[in-house]
Amino acid sequence: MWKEYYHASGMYDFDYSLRRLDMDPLIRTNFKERWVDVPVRLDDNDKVVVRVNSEGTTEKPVFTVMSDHDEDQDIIFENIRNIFQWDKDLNDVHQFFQGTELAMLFHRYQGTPIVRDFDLYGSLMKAIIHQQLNMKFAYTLSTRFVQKYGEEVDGSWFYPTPEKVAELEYDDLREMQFSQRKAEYVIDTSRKIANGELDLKQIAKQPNEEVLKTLGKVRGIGPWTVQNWLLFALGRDDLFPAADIGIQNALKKMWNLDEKPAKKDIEKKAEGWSPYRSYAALTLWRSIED
DNA sequence: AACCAGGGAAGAT
DNA sequence: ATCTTCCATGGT
Repeated sequence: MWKEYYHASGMYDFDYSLRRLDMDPLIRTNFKERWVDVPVRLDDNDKVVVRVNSEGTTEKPVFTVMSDHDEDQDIIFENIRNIFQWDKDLNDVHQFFQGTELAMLFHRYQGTPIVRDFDLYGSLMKAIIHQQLNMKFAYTLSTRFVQKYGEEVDGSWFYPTPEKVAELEYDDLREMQFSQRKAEYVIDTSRKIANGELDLKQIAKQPNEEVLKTLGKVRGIGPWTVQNWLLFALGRDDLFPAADIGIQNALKKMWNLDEKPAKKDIEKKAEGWSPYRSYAALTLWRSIED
């Protein structure tokens, strides 16, 4: 068992990230003791569960990372630091939005970090499964999917491998109330990843525009899904999912509109929030979460 | 019961 | 290229 500390240099709302992580029934959190268990898949395919804890929240919290997997401590810690983006200076982000029309929201919701999904492939599957569904049913589906085809280690769930999903039939997912389309999108995409036609690790090195092109060509993956993946799987700073219904509703509320704003107006406005559009999106989502 | 949900493909201009 | 319709399924 090892334990490593990390002192945040500025603000970081860990309690908020816990709440977000807790939305996913597959993720094990504890609010009283302020921790979350993170499933980490190592290169040798070892599956390790890492406990991430925080003392304090928002104002210079101190994080601890613990695991009883005694090898690979440095790799595991780097992984966790990357997932939680602890080295990102959120004070800079906060400063940037002062003087914009989001200043009030950024004041109310300080130190909102991007917390990356735990698995590149799982993140993509989750985005496809969640397309166009209300959150409750969306999580019902992704949870069924992982609990049937993934693997549980010490109470935490690992997404299945693309190789495993590639072997399924569409009817296997239809039984779990996937629509025919969704079953096709999930399995066909997994097959492309399993046979090497799509290399997510390679794609992860490309700039946003290129990722939009390469992933956007895949049937079942549109702009919303790629943007989601760029934001939540890769943790990129400057994505704004204008197609997202939550974003549209948040802007409708902020601007006191009767109808949801047009996508073009949204994109135009969001240009002014570059290079931190992802943080604008997160803070807007936060403004309609209760 | 009608409309919505943290979209996307296929068809029609 | 852009607009419209259909796809599916549960939630409110």
